Amino acid sequence: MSIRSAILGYLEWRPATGYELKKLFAEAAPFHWSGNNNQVYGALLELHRDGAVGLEVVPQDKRPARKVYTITDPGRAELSAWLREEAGLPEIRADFHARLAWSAALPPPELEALISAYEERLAGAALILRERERRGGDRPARSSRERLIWTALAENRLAAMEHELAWARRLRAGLRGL
Amino acid sequence: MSIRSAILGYLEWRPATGYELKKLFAEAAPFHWSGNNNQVYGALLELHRDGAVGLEVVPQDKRPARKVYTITDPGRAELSAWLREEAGLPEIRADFHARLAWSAALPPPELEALISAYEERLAGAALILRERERRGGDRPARSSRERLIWTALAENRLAAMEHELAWARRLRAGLRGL
DNA sequence: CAAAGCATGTAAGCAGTTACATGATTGT
DNA sequence: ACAATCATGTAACTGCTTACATGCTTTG
Repeated sequence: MSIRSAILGYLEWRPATGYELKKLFAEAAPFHWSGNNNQVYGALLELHRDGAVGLEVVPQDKRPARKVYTITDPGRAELSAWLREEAGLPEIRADFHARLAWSAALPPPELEALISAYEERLAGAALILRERERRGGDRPARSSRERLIWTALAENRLAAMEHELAWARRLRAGLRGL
Repeated sequence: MSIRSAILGYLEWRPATGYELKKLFAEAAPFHWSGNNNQVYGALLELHRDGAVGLEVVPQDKRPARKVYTITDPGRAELSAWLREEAGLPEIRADFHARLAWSAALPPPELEALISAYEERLAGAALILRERERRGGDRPARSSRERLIWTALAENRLAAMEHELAWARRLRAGLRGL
């Protein structure tokens, strides 16, 4: 579970509950995880069992108690080791590409419509990202380096989408030109 | 199993054995699957059970018999439905980004070294892709449309890598400039 | 003589997803 | 009145991965 390490990173920034973590993973630029409950709550249990995080239970009335997790020294050591791991190449899973590969036999107008629809979804997603970025959001900024990194990560994601969009448009134009 | 549909796409191009399919998935641009045995052979069994592919066993001496799979009409129908499915957005899983997000506290030279190493791996992978593309390889080209699509897909993958590389370089320069 | 390629398959497991389950509070 | 937010968790499942198992042939 590699979300495990990312959780440690967050907790090194500040203590948090499972709920907060899952929002981070679902929303923040650099994380590809959906932030589903099973993974986050499961990983926290495991981290706690392993002594990588501490736990304070804060009772609330009319709501489940908040379980606030904090990183421990062993947790920091694990995080530090993870940060230095060799980086793998980015993996891009674009279902649409797999489909395109076998789509040449579709009627031309239909293929064009499929690509157009893809462009629209990309444009929509880019808009949402840009808006989210504009509003800033709650992200770590403990130093100018950290600010720079998070800004770069957000830009990266947006640029990737825009490149994909431009590519799809060129492809559609190219197909029409045949 | 969505590799299932991609297999149908290949078989609609030409009959093939599991071994050939697994090579395609491991090597060809538009497919993100590793082409591991379990998935390919498993999917073929399933497709055969479902009547989406036919099977001809060609005995060989001194080697296991080749099991040559062919697409059937129900298989073609399934493929056609898949091609028209709504395209999801590309998912990018870049472990390195997740690590970067929490790396601001690393000693600057170490962070720089990590980014450099990432750049080198990207450059290496791009070189391999470019070389593979130059040599052409065995890909479908039943029409100018199909040729165009496969070329575009290969370009897309290469461009994505080069954008990532350029981004990493800019980031490293930016960090140094602080 | 070793490595890569051809050719099939199985076993075990990890990571991640959606959906289920509960229930009060706040905002539209 | 309905949806979203806060807050915990569980169940069932899919997709994908590495490693194991076998064994001959071709290439370097």
